[in-house]
Amino acid sequence: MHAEEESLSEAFWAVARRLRHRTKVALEPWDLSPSQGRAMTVLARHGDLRLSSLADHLRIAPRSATEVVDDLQQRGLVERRPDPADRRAVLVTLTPHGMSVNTQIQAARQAASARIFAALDPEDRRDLSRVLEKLREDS
Amino acid sequence: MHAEEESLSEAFWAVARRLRHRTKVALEPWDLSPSQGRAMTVLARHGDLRLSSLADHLRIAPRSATEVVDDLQQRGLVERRPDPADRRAVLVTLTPHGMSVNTQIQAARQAASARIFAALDPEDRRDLSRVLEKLREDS
DNA sequence: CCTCACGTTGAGGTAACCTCAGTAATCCCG
DNA sequence: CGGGATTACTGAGGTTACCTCAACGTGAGG
Repeated sequence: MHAEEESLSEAFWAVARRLRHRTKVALEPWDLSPSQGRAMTVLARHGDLRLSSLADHLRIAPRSATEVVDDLQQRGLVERRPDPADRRAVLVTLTPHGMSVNTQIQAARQAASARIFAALDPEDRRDLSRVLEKLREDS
Repeated sequence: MHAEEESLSEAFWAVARRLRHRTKVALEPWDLSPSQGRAMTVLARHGDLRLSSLADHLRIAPRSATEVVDDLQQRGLVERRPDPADRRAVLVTLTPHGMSVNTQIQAARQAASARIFAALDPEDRRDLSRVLEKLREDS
Protein backbone atom coordinates (compact mmCIF):
# COMPACT_ATOMS: atom_id res chain seq x y z
CA MET A 1 0.00 0.00 0.00
CA HIS A 2 2.88 2.26 0.69
CA ALA A 3 4.45 1.55 -2.65
CA GLU A 4 1.07 2.16 -4.17
CA GLU A 5 0.77 5.66 -2.75
CA GLU A 6 4.25 6.32 -3.94
CA SER A 7 3.55 5.39 -7.49
CA LEU A 8 0.22 7.16 -7.60
CA SER A 9 1.71 10.47 -6.65
CA GLU A 10 4.78 9.78 -8.71
CA ALA A 11 2.68 9.11 -11.79
CA PHE A 12 0.58 12.11 -10.96
CA TRP A 13 3.62 14.36 -10.86
CA ALA A 14 4.97 12.92 -14.05
CA VAL A 15 1.77 13.85 -15.82
CA ALA A 16 1.69 17.24 -14.15
CA ARG A 17 5.21 17.91 -15.39
CA ARG A 18 4.22 17.05 -18.92
CA LEU A 19 1.16 19.24 -18.74
CA ARG A 20 3.05 22.11 -17.24
CA HIS A 21 5.77 21.89 -19.80
CA ARG A 22 3.39 21.78 -22.73
CA THR A 23 1.41 24.66 -21.32
CA LYS A 24 4.51 26.72 -20.80
CA VAL A 25 5.61 26.18 -24.35
CA ALA A 26 2.14 27.02 -25.62
CA LEU A 27 2.18 30.29 -23.71
CA GLU A 28 5.63 31.42 -24.71
CA PRO A 29 4.47 33.55 -27.64
CA TRP A 30 2.89 36.00 -25.21
CA ASP A 31 5.78 36.22 -22.83
CA LEU A 32 3.69 36.70 -19.73
CA SER A 33 4.93 36.06 -16.24
CA PRO A 34 2.93 33.51 -14.26
CA SER A 35 1.12 36.24 -12.35
CA GLN A 36 0.37 38.13 -15.51
CA GLY A 37 -1.13 35.05 -17.09
CA ARG A 38 -3.23 34.36 -14.05
CA ALA A 39 -4.26 37.98 -13.88
CA MET A 40 -5.65 37.77 -17.40
CA THR A 41 -7.60 34.66 -16.53
CA VAL A 42 -8.94 36.09 -13.31
CA LEU A 43 -10.00 39.29 -15.02
CA ALA A 44 -11.68 37.38 -17.79
CA ARG A 45 -13.66 35.47 -15.19
CA HIS A 46 -14.55 38.31 -12.87
CA GLY A 47 -14.77 41.28 -15.14
CA ASP A 48 -13.56 44.37 -13.27
CA LEU A 49 -11.55 43.97 -10.16
CA ARG A 50 -10.05 46.38 -7.76
CA LEU A 51 -6.36 46.27 -7.69
CA SER A 52 -6.38 45.08 -4.12
CA SER A 53 -8.74 42.22 -4.76
CA LEU A 54 -6.80 41.27 -7.86
CA ALA A 55 -3.79 41.03 -5.61
CA ASP A 56 -5.77 38.75 -3.32
CA HIS A 57 -6.75 36.51 -6.20
CA LEU A 58 -3.18 36.27 -7.36
CA ARG A 59 -1.95 35.86 -3.81
CA ILE A 60 0.65 38.52 -4.19
CA ALA A 61 1.24 41.75 -2.29
CA PRO A 62 -0.60 44.88 -3.50
CA ARG A 63 2.76 46.45 -4.15
CA SER A 64 3.49 43.70 -6.61
CA ALA A 65 0.05 43.81 -8.17
CA THR A 66 0.71 47.41 -9.11
CA GLU A 67 3.70 46.27 -11.11
CA VAL A 68 1.91 43.37 -12.74
CA VAL A 69 -0.87 45.69 -13.84
CA ASP A 70 1.58 48.36 -14.97
CA ASP A 71 3.16 45.88 -17.29
CA LEU A 72 -0.12 44.55 -18.60
CA GLN A 73 -1.31 48.10 -19.14
CA GLN A 74 1.77 49.05 -21.14
CA ARG A 75 0.99 46.21 -23.47
CA GLY A 76 -2.55 47.45 -23.85
CA LEU A 77 -4.06 44.31 -22.41
CA VAL A 78 -5.58 45.97 -19.41
CA GLU A 79 -7.06 49.28 -18.40
CA ARG A 80 -7.28 51.22 -15.17
CA ARG A 81 -10.45 53.10 -14.37
CA PRO A 82 -11.51 54.87 -11.24
CA ASP A 83 -14.11 52.93 -9.29
CA PRO A 84 -17.29 55.00 -9.47
CA ALA A 85 -18.27 53.70 -6.06
CA ASP A 86 -15.05 54.73 -4.36
CA ARG A 87 -12.85 57.25 -6.00
CA ARG A 88 -9.76 56.12 -4.17
CA ALA A 89 -10.05 52.70 -5.71
CA VAL A 90 -8.97 51.56 -9.15
CA LEU A 91 -10.77 49.06 -11.30
CA VAL A 92 -8.70 46.91 -13.58
CA THR A 93 -10.40 45.61 -16.73
CA LEU A 94 -9.33 43.74 -19.81
CA THR A 95 -9.28 45.92 -22.90
CA PRO A 96 -10.88 44.51 -26.04
CA HIS A 97 -7.39 43.61 -27.16
CA GLY A 98 -6.79 41.98 -23.80
CA MET A 99 -9.92 39.93 -24.18
CA SER A 100 -8.93 38.72 -27.57
CA VAL A 101 -5.45 37.84 -26.36
CA ASN A 102 -6.99 36.04 -23.43
CA THR A 103 -9.14 34.03 -25.78
CA GLN A 104 -6.11 33.03 -27.77
CA ILE A 105 -4.28 32.10 -24.61
CA GLN A 106 -7.12 29.94 -23.38
CA ALA A 107 -7.23 28.26 -26.75
CA ALA A 108 -3.51 27.58 -26.65
CA ARG A 109 -3.73 26.26 -23.12
CA GLN A 110 -6.58 24.05 -24.10
CA ALA A 111 -4.87 22.77 -27.19
CA ALA A 112 -1.84 21.92 -25.10
CA SER A 113 -3.78 19.84 -22.63
CA ALA A 114 -5.97 18.36 -25.35
CA ARG A 115 -2.86 17.00 -26.98
CA ILE A 116 -2.06 15.14 -23.80
CA PHE A 117 -5.53 14.00 -22.86
CA ALA A 118 -6.02 12.82 -26.43
CA ALA A 119 -4.43 9.56 -25.33
CA LEU A 120 -7.61 8.73 -23.44
CA ASP A 121 -10.74 7.08 -24.67
CA PRO A 122 -14.14 8.16 -23.35
CA GLU A 123 -14.12 5.63 -20.55
CA ASP A 124 -10.73 6.76 -19.34
CA ARG A 125 -11.95 10.29 -19.29
CA ARG A 126 -14.98 9.41 -17.24
CA ASP A 127 -12.85 7.51 -14.76
CA LEU A 128 -10.26 10.23 -14.52
CA SER A 129 -12.86 12.88 -14.11
CA ARG A 130 -14.67 10.97 -11.40
CA VAL A 131 -11.50 10.24 -9.47
CA LEU A 132 -10.19 13.78 -9.75
CA GLU A 133 -13.42 15.13 -8.39
CA LYS A 134 -12.99 12.96 -5.33
CA LEU A 135 -9.47 14.24 -4.87
CA ARG A 136 -10.37 17.87 -5.24
CA GLU A 137 -12.51 18.17 -2.21
CA ASP A 138 -13.59 21.45 -3.71
CA SER A 139 -11.90 24.19 -1.80
CA MET B 1 -15.65 18.07 -25.87
CA HIS B 2 -13.90 21.32 -25.48
CA ALA B 3 -15.47 21.97 -22.15
CA GLU B 4 -14.48 18.47 -21.23
CA GLU B 5 -10.80 19.04 -21.87
CA GLU B 6 -11.08 22.21 -19.93
CA SER B 7 -12.48 20.60 -16.87
CA LEU B 8 -10.15 17.65 -17.01
CA SER B 9 -7.08 19.80 -16.92
CA GLU B 10 -8.74 22.17 -14.52
CA ALA B 11 -9.52 19.36 -12.11
CA PHE B 12 -6.08 18.00 -12.61
CA TRP B 13 -4.49 21.29 -11.63
CA ALA B 14 -6.75 21.64 -8.66
CA VAL B 15 -5.55 18.31 -7.36
CA ALA B 16 -1.97 19.13 -8.21
CA ARG B 17 -2.24 22.32 -6.20
CA ARG B 18 -3.53 20.45 -3.21
CA LEU B 19 -0.80 17.86 -3.47
CA ARG B 20 1.89 20.45 -3.91
CA HIS B 21 0.67 22.46 -1.00
CA ARG B 22 0.50 19.49 1.32
CA THR B 23 3.91 18.32 0.23
CA LYS B 24 5.41 21.72 0.75
CA VAL B 25 4.04 21.90 4.24
CA ALA B 26 5.28 18.41 4.99
CA LEU B 27 8.76 19.34 3.85
CA GLU B 28 9.04 22.62 5.68
CA PRO B 29 10.79 21.18 8.72
CA TRP B 30 13.90 20.55 6.63
CA ASP B 31 14.00 23.89 4.93
CA LEU B 32 15.43 22.62 1.67
CA SER B 33 15.22 24.48 -1.59
CA PRO B 34 13.50 22.61 -4.41
CA SER B 35 16.82 21.71 -5.97
CA GLN B 36 18.21 20.57 -2.67
CA GLY B 37 15.24 18.33 -2.13
CA ARG B 38 15.53 16.87 -5.58
CA ALA B 39 19.25 16.44 -5.15
CA MET B 40 18.66 14.30 -2.07
CA THR B 41 16.17 12.16 -3.96
CA VAL B 42 18.39 11.79 -6.98
CA LEU B 43 21.36 10.86 -4.85
CA ALA B 44 19.33 8.33 -2.93
CA ARG B 45 18.32 6.73 -6.19
CA HIS B 46 21.63 6.81 -7.98
CA GLY B 47 24.16 6.52 -5.22
CA ASP B 48 27.26 8.54 -6.09
CA LEU B 49 27.06 11.10 -8.78
CA ARG B 50 29.55 13.44 -10.29
CA LEU B 51 28.77 17.01 -9.69
CA SER B 52 28.27 17.58 -13.38
CA SER B 53 25.82 14.75 -13.80
CA LEU B 54 23.98 15.80 -10.67
CA ALA B 55 23.61 19.17 -12.33
CA ASP B 56 22.21 17.43 -15.38
CA HIS B 57 19.70 15.53 -13.31
CA LEU B 58 18.59 18.69 -11.57
CA ARG B 59 18.63 20.61 -14.85
CA ILE B 60 20.63 23.43 -13.39
CA ALA B 61 23.99 24.87 -14.40
CA PRO B 62 27.11 23.28 -12.90
CA ARG B 63 27.90 26.61 -11.30
CA SER B 64 24.64 26.36 -9.38
CA ALA B 65 25.10 22.70 -8.53
CA THR B 66 28.29 23.65 -6.72
CA GLU B 67 26.26 25.92 -4.49
CA VAL B 68 23.50 23.43 -3.90
CA VAL B 69 26.05 20.82 -2.87
CA ASP B 70 27.96 23.33 -0.74
CA ASP B 71 24.84 23.97 1.24
CA LEU B 72 23.93 20.32 1.58
CA GLN B 73 27.47 19.58 2.65
CA GLN B 74 27.46 22.23 5.34
CA ARG B 75 24.43 20.56 6.81
CA GLY B 76 26.23 17.26 6.79
CA LEU B 77 23.74 15.68 4.43
CA VAL B 78 26.16 15.09 1.63
CA GLU B 79 29.82 14.38 1.11
CA ARG B 80 32.33 15.16 -1.61
CA ARG B 81 34.88 12.56 -2.57
CA PRO B 82 37.35 12.48 -5.40
CA ASP B 83 36.31 10.10 -8.13
CA PRO B 84 38.87 7.28 -8.09
CA ALA B 85 38.41 6.89 -11.83
CA ASP B 86 39.09 10.54 -12.63
CA ARG B 87 40.80 12.71 -10.12
CA ARG B 88 39.46 15.91 -11.59
CA ALA B 89 35.95 14.78 -10.86
CA VAL B 90 34.06 14.93 -7.59
CA LEU B 91 31.61 12.34 -6.42
CA VAL B 92 28.73 13.54 -4.33
CA THR B 93 27.22 11.03 -1.92
CA LEU B 94 24.66 11.08 0.83
CA THR B 95 26.19 10.76 4.26
CA PRO B 96 24.56 8.32 6.67
CA HIS B 97 22.85 11.30 8.19
CA GLY B 98 21.76 12.39 4.73
CA MET B 99 20.32 8.98 4.08
CA SER B 100 18.33 9.02 7.25
CA VAL B 101 17.04 12.50 6.56
CA ASN B 102 16.13 11.41 3.07
CA THR B 103 14.18 8.53 4.50
CA GLN B 104 12.28 10.87 6.77
CA ILE B 105 11.59 13.19 3.88
CA GLN B 106 10.26 10.41 1.70
CA ALA B 107 8.07 9.31 4.56
CA ALA B 108 6.70 12.83 5.01
CA ARG B 109 6.10 13.20 1.30
CA GLN B 110 4.35 9.89 1.26
CA ALA B 111 2.23 10.68 4.25
CA ALA B 112 1.21 13.94 2.64
CA SER B 113 0.04 12.31 -0.54
CA ALA B 114 -1.47 9.39 1.31
CA ARG B 115 -3.70 11.80 3.17
CA ILE B 116 -5.04 13.00 -0.14
CA PHE B 117 -5.27 9.70 -1.94
CA ALA B 118 -6.99 8.25 1.08
CA ALA B 119 -10.24 9.52 -0.40
CA LEU B 120 -10.03 6.77 -3.00
CA ASP B 121 -11.23 3.22 -2.77
CA PRO B 122 -9.27 0.41 -4.43
CA GLU B 123 -11.17 0.68 -7.66
CA ASP B 124 -10.56 4.39 -7.93
CA ARG B 125 -6.90 3.76 -7.42
CA ARG B 126 -6.77 1.18 -10.13
CA ASP B 127 -8.54 3.49 -12.54
CA LEU B 128 -6.42 6.45 -11.68
CA SER B 129 -3.25 4.48 -11.95
CA ARG B 130 -4.24 3.04 -15.32
CA VAL B 131 -5.19 6.40 -16.74
CA LEU B 132 -2.11 8.15 -15.41
CA GLU B 133 0.08 5.55 -17.01
CA LYS B 134 -1.50 6.31 -20.35
CA LEU B 135 -0.88 9.99 -19.84
CA ARG B 136 2.73 9.60 -18.82
CA GLU B 137 4.01 8.25 -22.06
CA ASP B 138 7.16 7.54 -20.13
CA SER B 139 9.69 10.12 -21.04
C1' DC C 1 -12.57 67.37 11.13
C1' DC C 2 -10.05 63.38 11.88
C1' DT C 3 -8.97 59.02 11.07
C1' DC C 4 -8.82 55.23 8.17
C1' DA C 5 -8.46 52.97 3.65
C1' DC C 6 -6.81 52.77 -1.33
C1' DG C 7 -3.42 52.89 -4.66
C1' DT C 8 1.22 54.39 -5.85
C1' DT C 9 6.01 55.07 -5.32
C1' DG C 10 10.82 54.51 -3.83
C1' DA C 11 14.24 52.04 -1.57
C1' DG C 12 16.00 48.00 -0.34
C1' DG C 13 15.92 42.88 0.20
C1' DT C 14 15.49 37.83 -1.07
C1' DA C 15 15.77 33.16 -3.32
C1' DA C 16 17.20 30.52 -6.75
C1' DC C 17 18.74 30.51 -10.38
C1' DC C 18 21.78 32.36 -14.71
C1' DT C 19 26.26 33.73 -17.65
C1' DC C 20 30.99 34.86 -18.18
C1' DA C 21 35.80 34.71 -17.06
C1' DG C 22 39.58 32.89 -14.85
C1' DT C 23 42.29 29.21 -12.01
C1' DA C 24 44.03 24.62 -10.82
C1' DA C 25 44.28 19.91 -11.36
C1' DT C 26 44.02 16.17 -14.31
C1' DC C 27 43.16 13.48 -18.45
C1' DC C 28 44.05 11.89 -22.95
C1' DC C 29 45.77 11.80 -27.67
C1' DG C 30 49.00 12.11 -31.08
C1' DC D 1 56.14 14.19 -23.56
C1' DG D 2 53.42 18.29 -24.70
C1' DG D 3 49.22 20.68 -25.45
C1' DG D 4 44.49 20.99 -25.68
C1' DA D 5 40.28 19.43 -23.54
C1' DT D 6 37.73 18.43 -19.34
C1' DT D 7 36.24 18.84 -14.28
C1' DA D 8 35.30 21.56 -10.66
C1' DC D 9 35.75 25.93 -7.96
C1' DT D 10 35.50 30.89 -7.50
C1' DG D 11 34.15 35.69 -8.08
C1' DA D 12 31.48 39.15 -10.22
C1' DG D 13 27.48 40.55 -12.00
C1' DG D 14 22.69 39.89 -13.84
C1' DT D 15 17.70 38.30 -13.85
C1' DT D 16 12.97 37.31 -12.40
C1' DA D 17 9.36 37.60 -9.55
C1' DC D 18 8.38 38.39 -5.83
C1' DC D 19 8.75 40.63 -0.67
C1' DT D 20 8.64 44.48 3.29
C1' DC D 21 8.65 49.07 4.97
C1' DA D 22 7.79 53.95 4.86
C1' DA D 23 5.79 57.88 2.82
C1' DC D 24 2.43 60.37 -0.02
C1' DG D 25 -1.96 62.09 -2.11
C1' DT D 26 -6.58 61.46 -2.30
C1' DG D 27 -10.86 60.30 -0.88
C1' DA D 28 -14.39 57.96 2.48
C1' DG D 29 -17.13 58.07 6.50
C1' DG D 30 -18.33 58.66 11.32
